[in-house]
Amino acid sequence: MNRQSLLMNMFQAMLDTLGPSRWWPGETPFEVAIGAILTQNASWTNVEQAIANLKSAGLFAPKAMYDLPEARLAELIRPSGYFRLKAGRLKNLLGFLKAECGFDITALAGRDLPAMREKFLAVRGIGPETADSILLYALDYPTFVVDAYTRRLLTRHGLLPEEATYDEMREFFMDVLDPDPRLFNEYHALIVRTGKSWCKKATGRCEPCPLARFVP
DNA sequence: CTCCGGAGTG
DNA sequence: CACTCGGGAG
Repeated sequence: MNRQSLLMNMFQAMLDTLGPSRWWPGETPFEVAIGAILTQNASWTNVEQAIANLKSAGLFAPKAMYDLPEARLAELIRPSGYFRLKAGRLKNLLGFLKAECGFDITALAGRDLPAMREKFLAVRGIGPETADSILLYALDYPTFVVDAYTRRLLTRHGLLPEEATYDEMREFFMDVLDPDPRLFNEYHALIVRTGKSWCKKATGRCEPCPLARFVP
């Protein structure tokens, strides 16, 4: 079985078991981008609380957040963890948006993917996963998001070695899958949901896992 | 490899 | 109590 068939079969197996994910539904691209920073090594429930704080303070808007003192911003996003660090990273992202598109992130959609990816990666605090998350989930670019669960999936199934880099894992999918943002969106979401339920960090519960039959 | 950190889980 | 989370920088 070739790699494309294998990856599509795994996708279908997860979809059959879990159903569609509807990640980041009904949210604005701006909210997705902010969430992508806040969720770095943090659980999503904490991120929701941080965003709720910003909204209830009437400050959840690009310029308002950009003008906010960093210490005040940090207090509002405290529930997301690493709050001082992430306040600075949010400021970096907002400064980038101001310079690049006058705070209108939707203006960044539909451009050259590799060039736009490099621009986001040049922002301090935006690494490959955060960049790809914003490009895919906020701006609808066909880029594949690799995270800790994706790494576990690929290495535990013997598809790539432990030493594989982020970009190697990303290309493992992108080299053979249709560059469809809807597919990449759902695929990553399903990997995360499968990882949370079965592919735990210490030891996976492979028995009931929808991917159990895809053994090396 | 270490630091950054609150919140939920068991 | 220990462990983990929709990572990234120095």
